[in-house]
Amino acid sequence: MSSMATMPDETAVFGEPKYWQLRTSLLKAIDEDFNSGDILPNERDLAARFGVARATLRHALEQLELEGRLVRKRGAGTTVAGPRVDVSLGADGEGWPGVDLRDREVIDCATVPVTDEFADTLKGRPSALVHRLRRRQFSMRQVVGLECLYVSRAVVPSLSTRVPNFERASLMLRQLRGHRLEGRHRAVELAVAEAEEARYLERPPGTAVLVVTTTYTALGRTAAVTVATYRADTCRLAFAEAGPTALRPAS
Amino acid sequence: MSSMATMPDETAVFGEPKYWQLRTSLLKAIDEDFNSGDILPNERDLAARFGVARATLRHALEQLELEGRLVRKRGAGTTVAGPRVDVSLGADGEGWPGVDLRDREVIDCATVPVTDEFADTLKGRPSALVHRLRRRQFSMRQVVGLECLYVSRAVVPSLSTRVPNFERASLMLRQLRGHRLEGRHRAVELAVAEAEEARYLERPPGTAVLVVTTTYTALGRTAAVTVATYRADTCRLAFAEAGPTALRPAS
DNA sequence: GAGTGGTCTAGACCACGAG
DNA sequence: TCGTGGTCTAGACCACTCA
Repeated sequence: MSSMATMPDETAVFGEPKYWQLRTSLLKAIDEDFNSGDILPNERDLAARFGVARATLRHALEQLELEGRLVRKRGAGTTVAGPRVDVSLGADGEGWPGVDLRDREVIDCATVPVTDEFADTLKGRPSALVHRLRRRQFSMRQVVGLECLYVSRAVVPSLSTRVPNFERASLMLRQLRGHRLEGRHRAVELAVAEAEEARYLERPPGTAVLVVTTTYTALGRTAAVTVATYRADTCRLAFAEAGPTALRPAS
Repeated sequence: MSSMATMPDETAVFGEPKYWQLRTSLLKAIDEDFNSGDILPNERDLAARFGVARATLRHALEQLELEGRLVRKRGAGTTVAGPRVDVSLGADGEGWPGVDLRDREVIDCATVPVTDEFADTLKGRPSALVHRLRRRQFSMRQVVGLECLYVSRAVVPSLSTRVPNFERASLMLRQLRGHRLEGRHRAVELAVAEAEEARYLERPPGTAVLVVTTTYTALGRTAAVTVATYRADTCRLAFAEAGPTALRPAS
């Protein structure tokens, strides 16, 4: 738990930057001498031990944090991260979203003006209204993602008001499921969390996140869009695919 | 193209770090005053213009590069990135990989010892052999990803030798397609490119990449695994899903 | 060779968490 | 209150690209 080599690693490649060699050394140490949850020595000590400036050591730590191997907390310390959490996508009824309410916490559910980015896909004019349901997603009692579902008023005309958020959300989802789903499209890309998003994910702004954008087609139009944001350092997105019958046999 | 605000942004939130406010200012400038391919002023000028140390400015630029909004090249300069490239996954025959040979360049195809990470999934003992096909993937004449396909010898006993790489690969894929595909599983996660990987992607080590791991089941066992690595800054992974008939209608 | 981004240093101060 | 990681500075030198 505490050895942590200090001498220049024999695997060190000259010509590679110091912070990268350092990352390699640390990675090896993490794998061999540490377990999930173990606390690393503080940055000043580590830097001294490796004979580099603190900034250089930090550069190495930043890489390892991006890779999800370390968790750093201001005021607390740096710990070794556990294995990635599998987040299952596509298993929720193989269709409309939100059928599975386990591990999901409703943040709010309201009718709001469309944001520019969805004005086109939801075929709404700017200033048009859509329903928005925001939920936080958990896995193993840990926050892993933030899910934002936009629903066109063409498929769900109005929301019941005067009821709690959770109930309003349930009613909306029920109406959604009443329609026949005609198509679905998914895209995954990397982004960074802005301030508000970051707060919900309990991370600082600028944290790398995986954004899954799903568009749902019904009644011959784009009926709904969900934008789900997952912590890139702790999550693996698992796409449970259809069984054998849905797969085309060898042609 | 050249105005680029210098005064403290009125949207600046005190309490937010300088580099983050800077990122916001730069992002606004990129969106409003620049086009794809435009060259930004150099780092020293920019830092002076905003009245911050170069390191602080660089911190902001690093964020924007991670987001895929900027492209920085040593010795050359910093340019505004174009829109993300859509990489289509799941459209290749809805089954076995590599049916679509467009925009793919064979790097090599050989029988090699299994690496530890796949010894278990491919059910091979350490020191067992598997076939490995490595290909580079292009889109719009740009390198977007590196694809590594491992095939168990249980489904493809042996590779024809004494033929060029490309032909050997074709023959292997043909044999693969001869089997009935019984299942497929996909996972997406964030990683960073190591040295060799980075070279293939024409990026420096430490670059953020999206890794798509797909396992194929045939003959009641894991028959093949592909590990595809895509540049996280320039790619959006698009999952073309099955048409209406495969989607379960409203329950 | 001039100019660019990349690396590294040695310091300082700040914001937060835990005891 | 003290120790942690987070931010910021002002310099230096290096590696690369391009004219």
